[in-house]
Amino acid sequence: MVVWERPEPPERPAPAPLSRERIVRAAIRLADADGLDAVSLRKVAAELGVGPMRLYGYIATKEELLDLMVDAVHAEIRPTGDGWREVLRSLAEATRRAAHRHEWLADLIGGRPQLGPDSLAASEAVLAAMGDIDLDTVVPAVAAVNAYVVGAVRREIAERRAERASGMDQRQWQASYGPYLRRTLATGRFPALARVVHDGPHLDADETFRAGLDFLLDGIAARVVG
Amino acid sequence: MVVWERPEPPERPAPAPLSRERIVRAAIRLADADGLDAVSLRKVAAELGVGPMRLYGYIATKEELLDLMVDAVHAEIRPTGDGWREVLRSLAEATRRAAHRHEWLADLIGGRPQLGPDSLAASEAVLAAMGDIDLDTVVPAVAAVNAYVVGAVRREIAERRAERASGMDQRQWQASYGPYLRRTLATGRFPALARVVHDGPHLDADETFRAGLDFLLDGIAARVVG
DNA sequence: GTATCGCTCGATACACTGTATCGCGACCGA
DNA sequence: TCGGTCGCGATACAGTGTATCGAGCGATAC
Repeated sequence: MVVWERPEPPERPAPAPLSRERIVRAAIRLADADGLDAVSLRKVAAELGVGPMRLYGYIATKEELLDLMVDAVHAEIRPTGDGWREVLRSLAEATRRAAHRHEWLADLIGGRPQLGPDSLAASEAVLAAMGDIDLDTVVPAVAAVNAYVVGAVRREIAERRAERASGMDQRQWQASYGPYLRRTLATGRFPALARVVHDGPHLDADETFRAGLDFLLDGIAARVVG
Repeated sequence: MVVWERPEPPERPAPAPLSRERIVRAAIRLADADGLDAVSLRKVAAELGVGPMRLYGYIATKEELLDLMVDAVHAEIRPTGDGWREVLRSLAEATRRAAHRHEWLADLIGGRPQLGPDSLAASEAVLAAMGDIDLDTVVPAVAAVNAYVVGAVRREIAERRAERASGMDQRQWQASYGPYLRRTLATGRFPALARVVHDGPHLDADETFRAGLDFLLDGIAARVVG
């Protein structure tokens, strides 16, 4: 069969240039838009105009992709300010803001050791800015702030999602914790809880976060003095 | 065809009696043994000698099953002791112990609002034991302790898993993370971090948890007094 | 005593997941 | 120009959550 009647080989699209960075950015785009469940290797690959198996040249496992995503977000987290207290506070708030930009971060953060370069760089920046406080205080202080932030952010995002799902605005949600909770509290089985919901303070997310953070920083301050 | 040569109807096993509690216990058994990934509706159903779709009479969604699992564990979490400080400390440590018994809890805790009866009962017990401190302090204090515990427990379990992976498969650990960290710190790009790793305190998990918790409780104490 | 209704259960099906395998085509060194 | 190597992606597989639906039972109505 001569060339002219032989079909051309199937149009082979120039292989899209790929890199871990490109892959991670695509994954983050998907997660930002539709949540972590929307991140599948097939969808990430499709986003890049590429077959799914192609990704395995850059990552060994989907878990590794998630690690890379978390590390990439840590590039956005840098402490600012002078003095250990401002440094720790800015660390906490930068992390929280990152979780607001990338809600899926709440699902992953704290869930595995963070040893990527951007995470290490964030830790480095914090430690370097902590001044001359002795390490015996610095290490547990930074660890405690990080732990607090992880838990606070997870709860905040979880509540935000629940609110969004229920279609209630924040005040309704906080006032009643939903009709279910109202009915449950009305049973009288949880009197102390009912009193808190009824008479307690109605803090918004910012206030709650800062109140807890201030407790922690105050407690650290008591050890730092010297 | 007469009776004797007509086959009996197929042996129909008596349907296993089911309940949410039984389902949740089976799921927890699986998760305790093999981690959260081992909890699939098919496996839970098999554990109970039942078809997978049977479970949908008791739960609407797998997420609901996970919610039930978390709530069930909260039945093990009750504060003890006298005075707000002991109450909060025992709450934190009871939660941590629960996560030690059920490592998968670290994957779920804080990830969604906990409004089940056992979770509410735990909150009720805490609030009821907090004494006469004004609600403006109690509410953020309890919230802060819970946030800290969530983050601290997640990190601790994450580290424990990494350690165990290194213990069970030492070659893999030696081939990857250990030397990776050493090499990375040796680059000199993270001097403050390297100094901490080299000269810093080496706290074990108990000490780290308690150090952070003490910071937080100290900070709360400052507001409680006045 | 018999016909019928409704409901419960599980088999089947579907779309989708992460990943192993493998053959084809393109490039590179000789 | 050939042969080997290698990277790519099509295909495959086991497993997932869940929708659908038919069969069989028990209870109900005559």
